[in-house]
Amino acid sequence: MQIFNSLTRRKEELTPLEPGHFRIYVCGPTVYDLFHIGNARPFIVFDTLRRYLLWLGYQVTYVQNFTDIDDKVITRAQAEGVPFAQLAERMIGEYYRDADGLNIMRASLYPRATESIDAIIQLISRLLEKGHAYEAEDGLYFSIDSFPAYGRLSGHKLEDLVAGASERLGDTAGKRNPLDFALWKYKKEGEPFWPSPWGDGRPGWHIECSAMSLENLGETIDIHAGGVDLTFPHHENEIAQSEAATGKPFVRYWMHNGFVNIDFEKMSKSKGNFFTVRDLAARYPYSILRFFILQAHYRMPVNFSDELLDAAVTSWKRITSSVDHLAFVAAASQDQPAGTAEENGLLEAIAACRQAWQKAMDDDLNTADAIAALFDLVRAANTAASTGRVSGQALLQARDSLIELFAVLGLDPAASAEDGIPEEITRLAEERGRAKEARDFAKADALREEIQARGYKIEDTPQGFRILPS
RNA sequence: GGCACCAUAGCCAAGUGGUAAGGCAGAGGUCUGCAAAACCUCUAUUCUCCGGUUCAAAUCCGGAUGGUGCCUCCA
Repeated sequence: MQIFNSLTRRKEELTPLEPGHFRIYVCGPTVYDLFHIGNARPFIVFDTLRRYLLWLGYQVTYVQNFTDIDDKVITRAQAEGVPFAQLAERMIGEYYRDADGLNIMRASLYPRATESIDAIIQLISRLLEKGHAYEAEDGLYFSIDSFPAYGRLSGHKLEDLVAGASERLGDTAGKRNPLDFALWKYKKEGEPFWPSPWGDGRPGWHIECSAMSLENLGETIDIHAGGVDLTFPHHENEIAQSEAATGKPFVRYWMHNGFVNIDFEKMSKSKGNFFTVRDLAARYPYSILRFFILQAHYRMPVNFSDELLDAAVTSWKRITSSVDHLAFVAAASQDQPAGTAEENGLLEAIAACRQAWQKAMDDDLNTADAIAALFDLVRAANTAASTGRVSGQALLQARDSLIELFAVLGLDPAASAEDGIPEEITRLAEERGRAKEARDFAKADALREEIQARGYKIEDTPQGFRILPS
């Protein structure tokens, strides 16, 4: 499988350091609020990567942190008048609710910053010993001048960054370089703090992720992923801290997803142009949100609007109704002979789909192309089903492939299967069927309307009528 | 100002050297008592523009234009 590595800006063959086992770290949410669809993109995309690697037969250790102590958490907790830990705990619960809805697999481990203080302190100590960190007025800082490779990931030249930073930030008391970033912030009045060898305080944002990755996955991991906006400074800083401390490569493949835009502008909390997944889920099924995200390649920016989501609904329905219909026709086609030309055509289409699907997934997780391959199979299967010359077994084979391959994308096209049709509706439908047999179309249509009024619809097929939720 | 990324049909979106996938929307047709669903056909001689390389360019190179992002918390 090829993956675009942000570090080298090239597609590279993806191989694990330890044969058969990938170690992945994904930057998780800062738990001060519900997450929005833009935040959801990396969760969905890298969950899909994980599912694909599992499907390929790899073992995957997948770590996603919760940043549960941070300026935003503190500010929000103060505004709500609750302890920060209480807010964080609540938001972690809310995270799980939406993430589960989006069918994002639970991580192998969810380390929290506040539970990783020891590891953070140890890491800072190592940096101090090696001369990469120093004390300033308000805390401990990382000295970027002590790490010559600084800027490599983001492609920034140090002097450009420094020039920009000096203008904006001016000189911070005791900082050696305006770009030096905080490792440990000394406590301020009214803020939570933890004891450390250097005084009470709390960790900086960047050191958290380094410490949690090193502690839980080891000094060199395979994949570290997140949104493109984390490239600088967050990931750049993580590399500097981690590699300065260990002397080893921190991450082998860096992956960054593109933004979700509104009117071609980045969706973000600070711009206020965001939709939380929670709000969207009230209007669209979670599966539609996931399907929508996966219809675009993960590195491309994607625009977001109700119109596009509506189109995704229609699009997805084409898949689910096909999967649904195939089961129905297959049940009615048990005694069809196998080996017809139509059947062989379908079997070939299944093989072609699986091949095209995997080729797309192998090419830097091209889910858009992978979905296109699945649509091709939908058409072939629908056509095959309508000929009446294909065995139920072959139809189910097509259906199983659709279900299997969509499952790797975290989607279940069989989820909307017809179950729980009320007896009353079935009775009405049967009555309509008899009226239709008797060519009493007025009565048949009246009954169909009544069924529709109750939220179901009737489809007549060569194999008989079907009742579906409308 | 510095550094990146993007530009493909009415809309969304794949495609990185061999003659434009897929979805939505639209038109016509088949099937149906009528519907619905499904299927078939049609809908970009062309990929923002201008040069260049090549037998061959949406794809590579140079330039222009437009848009976005990062450089400050941000997925």
